[in-house]
Amino acid sequence: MTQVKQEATNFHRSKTPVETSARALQILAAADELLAERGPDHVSMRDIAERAGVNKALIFYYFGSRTQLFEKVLERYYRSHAKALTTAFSGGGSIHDRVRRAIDAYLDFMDQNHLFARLVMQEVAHHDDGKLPQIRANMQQLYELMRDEFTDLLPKEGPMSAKHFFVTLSACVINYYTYAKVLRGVWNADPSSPEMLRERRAHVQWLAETITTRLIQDALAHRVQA
Amino acid sequence: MTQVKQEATNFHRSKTPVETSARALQILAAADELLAERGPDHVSMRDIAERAGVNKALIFYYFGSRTQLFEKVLERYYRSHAKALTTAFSGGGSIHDRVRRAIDAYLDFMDQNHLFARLVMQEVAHHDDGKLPQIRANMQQLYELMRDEFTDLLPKEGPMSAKHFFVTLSACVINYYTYAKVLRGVWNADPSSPEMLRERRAHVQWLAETITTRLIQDALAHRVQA
DNA sequence: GTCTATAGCGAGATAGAC
DNA sequence: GTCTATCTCGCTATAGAC
Repeated sequence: MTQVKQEATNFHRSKTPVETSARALQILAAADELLAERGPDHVSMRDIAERAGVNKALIFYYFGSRTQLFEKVLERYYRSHAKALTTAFSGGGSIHDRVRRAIDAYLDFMDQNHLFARLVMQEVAHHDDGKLPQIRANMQQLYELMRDEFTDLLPKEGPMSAKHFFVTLSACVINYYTYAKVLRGVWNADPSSPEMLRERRAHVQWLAETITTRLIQDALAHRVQA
Repeated sequence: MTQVKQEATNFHRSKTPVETSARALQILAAADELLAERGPDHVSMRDIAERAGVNKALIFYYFGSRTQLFEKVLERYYRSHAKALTTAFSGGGSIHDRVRRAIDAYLDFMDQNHLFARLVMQEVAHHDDGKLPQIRANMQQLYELMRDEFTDLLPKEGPMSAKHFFVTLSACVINYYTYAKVLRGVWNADPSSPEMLRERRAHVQWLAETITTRLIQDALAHRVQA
């Protein structure tokens, strides 16, 4: 948005110490919390320093710049997100079982990382175009996992292709979390409460099962025709 | 059509002049474009002034502050959004017809207001808590429209309640547009192209029809049991 | 109504003592 | 490694000429 000074050379990278020092981790944790609470554009380095209980200058010492710090935070999330999902998608069983397991894992991850949904949404929503590759890589991986899961059930192109089911299902999962704060006032219930989270899970599972069933029916009907 | 409601009671001590001057409209248009392109936190008053071809100070003359200007822009969107949807939801026909019509209208609106999805997502994602009431009012209206549409088909509570279908369907519509820029690199197709937009529409309509059909089946089965 | 000029603040980032 | 002090910049907002 404003000053894009340094970073022309990777001069800083060599200077940056190991990111696993105690102080560096405090900073990361504070940045993590604040980013998720307020979004990248409403968090200053001063805020982070205060919450981490360290000096502002130390952030620059460890991470070089605001941008690089925020990238590190996202990176951590993306790594654990990817890990949670690859394990969920592995393993056999019927298509129903595999889908159910994958969705459970996706929802588990969201429940355990309440902040992730909003964080990613914010990134996607503004896409500085600088962060875009990182976001894209993460989404691509998830897309390919899902596509391969449904590979024998779906056409490669058209309205029934994996492309669309990917958007549809991920939207149903992620938007519940991003909308939560708004919905709290609209419904007469708290969307983040354990009961409502269970309810939402039941809904999404019902949806996935309904879709899968219908797809199987259609596939059979088509095979009979041919 | 765009008949402005008489601000009968100007008890708001707004020294702001009428917002319908030519210059004021130029400013609104520029703000609109830039907000959607970059998001509220990456747009300065200088940017807006330049694009509108007016002086920066004039913005403050007409709108008082940055915040108030941005509120005006959102307000316009919310009004036209609400209008588009209320007309779409009115009218009779079978449940299938009514749902199909509502979704078409929702997608039409998104196609004609490419920027809206990102704008709202950004607002939802950070929720300054100041803008929250405005966002909430808009969402509430849409929710109630959909709830009333399905009122005889859905239970009032639980995983099959209108609450969840509202999140599910609105997510499927809106997320396609918010994700578009990211997906452009993941797929081998442009999500914003007319062909892909048509494809997406077909997908969402298929989904809605599949859901509705299943709900009707379940309702019948339940009635038989009882 | 529309402009120029500028006040005043808070941000990211750096220098250098310890 | 960690701090204090400070520099520079862009931003919102206002004062005041025309």
